[in-house]
Amino acid sequence: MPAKTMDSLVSLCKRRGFIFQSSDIYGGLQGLYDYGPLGVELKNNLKSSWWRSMVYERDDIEGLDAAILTHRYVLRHSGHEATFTDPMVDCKDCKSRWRADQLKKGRCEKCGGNNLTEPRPFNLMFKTTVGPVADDDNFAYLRPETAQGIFSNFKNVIDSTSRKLPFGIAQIGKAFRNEITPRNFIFRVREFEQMELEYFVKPGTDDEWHARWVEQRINWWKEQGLTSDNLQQYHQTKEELAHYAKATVDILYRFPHGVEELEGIANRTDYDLGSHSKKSDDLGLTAHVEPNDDSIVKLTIMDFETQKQIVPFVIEPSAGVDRGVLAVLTEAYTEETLENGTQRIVLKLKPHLSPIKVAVMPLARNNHEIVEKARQVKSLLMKLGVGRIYFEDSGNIGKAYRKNDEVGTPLCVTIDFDTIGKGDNTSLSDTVTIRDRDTMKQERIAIATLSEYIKNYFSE
RNA sequence: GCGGGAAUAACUCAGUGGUAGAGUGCAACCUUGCCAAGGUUGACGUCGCGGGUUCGAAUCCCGUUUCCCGCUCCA
Repeated sequence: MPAKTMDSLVSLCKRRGFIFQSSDIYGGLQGLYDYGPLGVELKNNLKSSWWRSMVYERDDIEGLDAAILTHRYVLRHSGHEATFTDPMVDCKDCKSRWRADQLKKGRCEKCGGNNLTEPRPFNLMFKTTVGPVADDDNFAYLRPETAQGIFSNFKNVIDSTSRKLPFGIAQIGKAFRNEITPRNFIFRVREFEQMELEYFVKPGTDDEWHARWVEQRINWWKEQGLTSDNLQQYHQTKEELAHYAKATVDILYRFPHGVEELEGIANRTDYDLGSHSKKSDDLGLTAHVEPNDDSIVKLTIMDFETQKQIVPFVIEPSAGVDRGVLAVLTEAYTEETLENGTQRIVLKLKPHLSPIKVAVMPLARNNHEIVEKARQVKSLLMKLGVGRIYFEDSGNIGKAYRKNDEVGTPLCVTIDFDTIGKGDNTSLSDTVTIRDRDTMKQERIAIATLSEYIKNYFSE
């Protein structure tokens, strides 16, 4: 049972150190959030799971990390300078604001009046000054999507890796959009992170690859713990398509605030590489692109069957990292009533996503021998490299379990009197209990086999 | 940006003009102790911020910031 309300998630995230309002001590800054000690672990885990599935577990994809600050020509020829500037008009009568292109007959949709201001551009791209002097000419944009860094490096990557079609370039990084209305916690924000793949294919095979990537991406989200009940596919209509796309399938998730987009998989055709190429008239493009007198290269690749340079089509699975974190948290958040009537909150995260992998806790924290043994076990597990191992000696054992349930720690290892040979059963010396987060069941195993147990558990 | 609601301790909230509260959490210690256990002690708030009214403002008024809900958007 996923989280019912956004408030319960926001509260947990703040309380346990996942996510904070940015610039909090000065009243906050709209649409910006910071990831705390546990949030950064969760987010990193999600990103590395994506990177592993894209770059490490395939033979046809290379990685990239391009700069955030972007030459204005890149975003001019990508079409963003034109399309990311929505003309807005204000109604002077009822003080509502509208997109100029969406108003019918030049009248206010709300009050019907025609006392409107002139359309004014509202730029969704952030600009900043490059170099010491600020004037109208020496600015750069903060990229509104990571994709353009891939297109502008297309030639560099094929020249340095000798790639042939089909192949992809994967990138994870920050992007910035000056959203009119940031809303719904980390769902729509002004600074966000994307995980984007640009997969280059031969024209004519694009529809097939598009369908294949939709399926693969849905499967990946399921591996992150999202259930099919909460996932949906949506095929965008012609009117909804972005300026670069021939077809787009959205993967939607049932967030606490509603069913909304988690990832978009677009067929961008030969639009982007064509747009960034000089003399694009010669390239036989299917997409309509504007002439480009600024670019110094043709972004083409050799087709060895025909021995011709061609512009490949691009399939783009583009996922929001922050939205992914929100979806995973929503799915994992569970409130349970236990047999004894008490309640607990459990984050049923997949183990590979959990911020803390194992909590090691002394049963009695005022017993030096037990505490010392627990520290040794903690050091032992730390060396496995499975992630964060937490030494948990706050409060009593019940509280420690509940606290770790709430942050999604899959395993708790407890050192007790039997471990140090001072319990009722001396044959249990050098054994510990391992407690499972979801079932709360415990198992007693020897410290000698503990490393192997933990390693196997997290390698699944 | 518009309309509606909200902001008090880390969290959830009470307090409607007269000396800032509760529960939970947190910290220290005790308890032969395994699922928010019991006990003792302790820390934490110029009541989002800035003005105004008043003898006196968490409380009333104005402005502002942020969050939530609708319009809008799309990673």
